[in-house]
Amino acid sequence: MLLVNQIRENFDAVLAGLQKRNFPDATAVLEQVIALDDQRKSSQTQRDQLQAESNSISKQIGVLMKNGQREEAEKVKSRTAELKTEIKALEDSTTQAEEDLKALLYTIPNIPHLSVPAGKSADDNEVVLENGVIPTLHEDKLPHWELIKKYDIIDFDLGVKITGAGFPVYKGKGARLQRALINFFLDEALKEGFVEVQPPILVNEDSGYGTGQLPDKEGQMYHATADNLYLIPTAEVPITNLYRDVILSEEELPVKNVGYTPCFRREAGSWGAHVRGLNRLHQFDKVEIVQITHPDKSYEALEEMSSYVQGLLQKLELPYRVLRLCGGDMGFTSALTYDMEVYSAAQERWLEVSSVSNFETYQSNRLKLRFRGEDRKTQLAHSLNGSALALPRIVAAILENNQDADGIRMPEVLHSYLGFDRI
RNA sequence: AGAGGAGUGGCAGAGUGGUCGAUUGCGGCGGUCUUGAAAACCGUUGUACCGCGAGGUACCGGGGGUUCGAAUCCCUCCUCCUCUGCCA
Repeated sequence: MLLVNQIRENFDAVLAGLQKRNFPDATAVLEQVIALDDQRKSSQTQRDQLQAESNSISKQIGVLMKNGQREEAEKVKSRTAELKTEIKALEDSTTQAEEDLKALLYTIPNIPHLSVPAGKSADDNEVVLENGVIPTLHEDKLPHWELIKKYDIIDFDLGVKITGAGFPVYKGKGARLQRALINFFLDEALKEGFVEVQPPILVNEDSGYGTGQLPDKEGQMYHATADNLYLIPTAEVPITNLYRDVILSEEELPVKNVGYTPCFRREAGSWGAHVRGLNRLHQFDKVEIVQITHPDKSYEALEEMSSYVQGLLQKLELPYRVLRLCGGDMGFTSALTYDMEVYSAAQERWLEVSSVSNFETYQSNRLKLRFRGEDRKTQLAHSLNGSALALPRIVAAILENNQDADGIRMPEVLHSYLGFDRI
């Protein structure tokens, strides 16, 4: 969430940022934040004063009791009753103001970076670059949902039987392709200096709030109600939360982690014509990279992560483009997001396979993720993450783009991981 | 899952109702000494909120309660350890 001081000190800039996101009633909301914060401060200050008085009376009583002056002590005591009720009332209003403030801040998205283009929807995203050659396929080209049947490598009907729609079963070379991609992605990240972690894939409520999935995206996560745990929609949640309530030393920055996890998304209401096959699933595999950096270095890190992901796509020989998301299409918690899309040559459309974002202090403020600077003072770190990469659409593009009359060619880099070179 | 025990500052470990944000040791930082280092000695060393500042307030696993006053007593939840049971 945003910092109140950030809003106070840069009111106009924050306002402009929210407007770029088409955030409604921005002025009124920001003014209310300040009003609630003022309210919080004033009732807390009053409370603290009364508490100080009460504390000093208690000390007096302590001294009197020690000296055996019981009657004196009783006299002093009589003053405390009203203090007590006043303190309680002020405490309640402080808590109330705090909660209201927090609830309101949770509804305010991050402020976009200056380079983020204005815009309302995906149509307004800026294409930063395109790379690679879009293959020309033969007449009988098939979309991946046909190819997987033809070669019997992914079975949606079996998934329906044992779980439901959107939970495919990978079989034979299909399963091995999954495993190869995961290993390839992890190994590449290790070479890049990322430290591998294997986090839990169920997380508690605090973690959900920490990275911003809660409260605004509650419906997107599967919820194990008996234990009040959530199935992760992305490894970002457990990995970034590793650093919740942590004060790092400046030398530890940047923190670079990579993790493979399955991801679970309910995707309620989003099924339609464009989501056939592997395009959108309830369960999928993803390798995620996370960085925690010094505030001065986060945009450098973002560019580095963007080129790293592009490198993966180049190695997989996939044509791709990079988009700078516009204010209207960017995720709630992000300040700047690059989306990487690969071209799926049978569907003849671009598929998003990675999203690389800088959250600046938006997450670290919720997470209380700080570092100690040279002046020994703590300050919020910046957090970033990106998919490197999400598997299903990569698989879809590999299958479609490399098909020929006799089968499907596998990208060179995967051969040693796969143990075969064609499907 | 059942029985018992325990959760205190970076770590170790005191403190069982009163001036305790908390003895002490280790570690960290600064200094004296030294050609340099070690040792020794001296000092310093949590986080957050409010305040220009002086200073005030909160925090001893989380939450609630008793009391003028809680690290200390009570309730509850969580976590860890030991024993028993079950199990990949």
